[in-house]
Amino acid sequence: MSLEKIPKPTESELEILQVLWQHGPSTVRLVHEELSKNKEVGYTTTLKLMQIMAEKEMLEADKTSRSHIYRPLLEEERTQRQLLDRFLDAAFRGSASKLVMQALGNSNTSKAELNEIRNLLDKLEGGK
Amino acid sequence: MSLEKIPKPTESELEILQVLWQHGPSTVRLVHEELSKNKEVGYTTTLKLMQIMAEKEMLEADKTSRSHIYRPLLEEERTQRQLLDRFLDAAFRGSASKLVMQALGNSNTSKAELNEIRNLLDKLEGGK
DNA sequence: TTCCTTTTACGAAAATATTCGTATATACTT
DNA sequence: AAGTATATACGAATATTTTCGTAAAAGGAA
Repeated sequence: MSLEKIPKPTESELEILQVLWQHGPSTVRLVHEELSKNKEVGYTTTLKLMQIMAEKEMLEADKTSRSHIYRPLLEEERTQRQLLDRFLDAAFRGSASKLVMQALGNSNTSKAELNEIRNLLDKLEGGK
Repeated sequence: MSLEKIPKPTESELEILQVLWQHGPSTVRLVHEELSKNKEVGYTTTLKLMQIMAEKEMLEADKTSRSHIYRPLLEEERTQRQLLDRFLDAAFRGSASKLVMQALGNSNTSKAELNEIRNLLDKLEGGK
């Protein structure tokens, strides 16, 4: 059984992780500019958040150059799975099918994606 | 376009909503006992939370008898959909298919449920 | 009635999360 | 070098969420 603590990024922290997952290791400046596309936020606010995340060991800073470069220490898929597990319990009382139905019903999922999902269904049912 | 504000229940508030959705209109006592199955919490804490939720118009209290009876003013499915939309953006950058794949991959979904999902897929692809 | 239990009312402490001002350091430009 | 721009460090204010102590009210039991 795993002894490591499961990290629980806050909403703001998750926004930062998303930028880093999408762009790879980045400066505060870049992260801040990405966040600014979606909302008003001060530069030092972003900086502070990222420093806190580094303390919590969600990020690691490379301080060799003046502009520190941060990279995520949490893996995207693993973290998403953990968040999903919690969300599933909290919002859908654990019913994955209800969640899936809602997710598919409400979003514009492409034909290719729908096929991917169908393949997964085949695999799941086949492997019984 | 809708002018009503989209309510954002906190984690604790959502726990209470789940009890009420599952059990129907209930006293603080009942809600508190349900919550206590999962975690340590004081009775007045639950009471206070429910009173706050009533102020926010997430719940309504029937005060005719001494033990007030609270009922949810938020609909379960509607609320779940709103939470899901937010979660999808925050955790999966909007990719419904990634979320669905994770959800199906990790949970024990029954054959019946898988079939339900497959039917939905058929409908979605058919209706193009 | 008196005592005991349960409930709500109220206020505020405690914990957590978010924001940013100010100071200082570092590098670049002229 | 002097001036300007950009970076980090630090501390603290603000906002939000969660928690619960204490008191008063209501009801039931003896």
